[in-house]
Amino acid sequence: MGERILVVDDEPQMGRLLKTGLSARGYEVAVAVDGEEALDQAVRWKPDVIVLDLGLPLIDGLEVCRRIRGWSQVPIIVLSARDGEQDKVEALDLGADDYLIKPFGMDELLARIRVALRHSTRASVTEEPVLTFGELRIDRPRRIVTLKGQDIHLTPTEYELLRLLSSHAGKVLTHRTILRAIWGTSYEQDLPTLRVFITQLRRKIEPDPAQPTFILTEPGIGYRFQM
Amino acid sequence: MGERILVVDDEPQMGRLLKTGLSARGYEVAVAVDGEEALDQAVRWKPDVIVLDLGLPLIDGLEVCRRIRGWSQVPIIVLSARDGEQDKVEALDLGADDYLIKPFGMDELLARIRVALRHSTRASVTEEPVLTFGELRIDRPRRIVTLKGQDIHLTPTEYELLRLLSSHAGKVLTHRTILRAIWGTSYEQDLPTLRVFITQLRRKIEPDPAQPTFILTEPGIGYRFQM
DNA sequence: TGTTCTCATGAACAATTAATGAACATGTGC
DNA sequence: GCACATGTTCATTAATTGTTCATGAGAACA
Repeated sequence: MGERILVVDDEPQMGRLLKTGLSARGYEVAVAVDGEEALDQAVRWKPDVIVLDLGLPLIDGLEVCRRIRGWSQVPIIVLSARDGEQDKVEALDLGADDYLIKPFGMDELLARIRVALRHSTRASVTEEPVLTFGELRIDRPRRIVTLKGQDIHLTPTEYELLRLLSSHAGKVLTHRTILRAIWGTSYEQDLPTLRVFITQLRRKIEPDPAQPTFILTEPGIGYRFQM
Repeated sequence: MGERILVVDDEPQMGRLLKTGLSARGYEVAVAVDGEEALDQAVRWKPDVIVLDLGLPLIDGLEVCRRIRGWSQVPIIVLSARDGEQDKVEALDLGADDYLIKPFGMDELLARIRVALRHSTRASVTEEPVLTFGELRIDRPRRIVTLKGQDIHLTPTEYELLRLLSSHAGKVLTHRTILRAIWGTSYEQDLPTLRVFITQLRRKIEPDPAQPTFILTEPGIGYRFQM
């Protein structure tokens, strides 16, 4: 089935022209003639691309762009008669993905629509690097650690320490390496501090802190995170 | 620190110009003068965006574009002196993400680079237009917030802040991320301002602002909207 | 042009949270 | 049992965060 394209233009002639041209290429096309209708259609019809003329009555085209960006990442291709550099910069920074100056060629618009569609299919494949060790989950993009599904609150230092150890799971990290990585070179002798934080971390993430299963001690050397 | 931009241009003058302009904005810039070098740098240096001039010796610019697309999705912005529609269509269909005609304005190029970077860092956002969290309702297309059915008046900044946090519900957003998203890069150090707005928002949407249930503090990191 | 209003900003201070360092406890190998 | 390394607890200090309020910029209005 063809992808959905919402055309927003107040001039009926232009709307018809675009609708015809795009439909002929197999896209499903809807036309909105003002900002209110555009927002409404964007919510209800969920287009895959929006082609937005800036010269709108009622709500300004840029405002439409900003509002849609408040809740949706749908690609927006702006059409405008104004070719000033600042106009382009403003629209692009407000969330538009592309800016075409009228008059434009239909083939170019079609090519730019293909680029936009290519982007959205790509984005949906995004995966997140979440580390899982049994019941322990370290969601680095969200900076959230859970144990058995329960959120665990870690202080910044505790989190950094866990992140360092878990991202080198299986390897022994020496005291010195850890101290330098987290507190900097000037602290690299401060073993007592490291011990305090290891204790606190274990208390928070180990089922039985006295019998650690995640953070293992390598006597005389450092610590190792169990894979 | 700054994102990496690979500039591919055989004219030394143009290369220098771009390097200067982009470096001034805080980007890390490398320049390649032919196709071979461009491919090499793309593999080894892993740039975040490639700015590619089409008029290259040895390997044609379009060929560089095609080859990079064989293994990478890095955004490619093409620069060209040719403004024929078919030239644009060809480049865009070969994998280019944007096409600028020389001469172009530096501000426009910078804006289009920001668009490209936005695409690659695009975080997953709830695409549900209206968000509901218990008694709290956030109608993003209409920009209306209600608590227990009652309209809540939010200033523009307060609304943007609430929208940003709630659109990433469950995820921790760092102070820096929030400040950049709402006030722009130049404010990214201005924590006091952010605190004031967090306080005001809590006063308006939290049943008990001293015991927040929606906007949670992640000390040392940022804030998180409770899912 | 002045008046009123809203909102953003920055300073001052209070409240909260985290880091630090010392003291003491535990365990392990000899 | 004796060193030595490691673990734990806790009070103190430092840093971060929350709150209030005065100021001033800018918009809306007559």
